[in-house]
Amino acid sequence: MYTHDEIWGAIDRLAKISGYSTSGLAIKAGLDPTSFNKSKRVQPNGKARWPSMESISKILAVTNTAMVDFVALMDSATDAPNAAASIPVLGFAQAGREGYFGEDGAPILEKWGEVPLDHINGDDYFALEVNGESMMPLYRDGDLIIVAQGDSVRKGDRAVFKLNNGEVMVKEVLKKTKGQYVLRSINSDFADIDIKDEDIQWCGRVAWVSQ
DNA sequence: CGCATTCTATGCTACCGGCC
DNA sequence: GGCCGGTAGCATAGAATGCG
Repeated sequence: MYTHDEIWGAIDRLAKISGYSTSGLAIKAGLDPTSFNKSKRVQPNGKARWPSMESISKILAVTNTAMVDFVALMDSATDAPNAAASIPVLGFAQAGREGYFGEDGAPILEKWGEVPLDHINGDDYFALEVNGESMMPLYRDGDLIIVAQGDSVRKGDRAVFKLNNGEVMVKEVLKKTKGQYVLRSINSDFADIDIKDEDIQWCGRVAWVSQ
């Protein structure tokens, strides 16, 4: 048996991986844009509210998703979240001052701040390994690019785009207009390009890079 | 910066199906 | 047939975001 949270979580995930907001997916499916609002997932008395099979059927149809895949999305929602994690962080200006490194040059981590990593979980993020020199000088062969799948990609972001023709690319978003992206190539040997939303299978913001 | 668009939240009504 | 419990839809407002 699936729980209320798993069902709604699967709807959220389906919207994300399809490139829609939850309200956008509802509109696309011909439903009211508020149908999947969080405020409509519980009744005023606090009791859980469930989506109808008809609504689910419509969003599956509009996203060309099989029921078995929707069930898989419910399963992924049940995964235990990764343990919270963080790493020490220090500003460049502070790094030049005394007190943040010991006599042996090793960092005194208890004086450093922390940057949380617990927002990076396996459900929404995945890593791609760079192959070849096509993304030099920014990304080198062997670097890992962590992609925030479903995050809104905005002007100035570096993002991964997978096109309907199967091509996968990492670009910097120069401009985003309705229905189209203007992308700058990281490697100057490659020209900037324009791509239309309809040509994009999915895209995700580059959240982290291991170098 | 101002305007337009999109998204989200809230409260209400309409409609449907089950039960008595 | 009337009541009750449930989801969907409508109207409205505010926040967030994009664009010229």
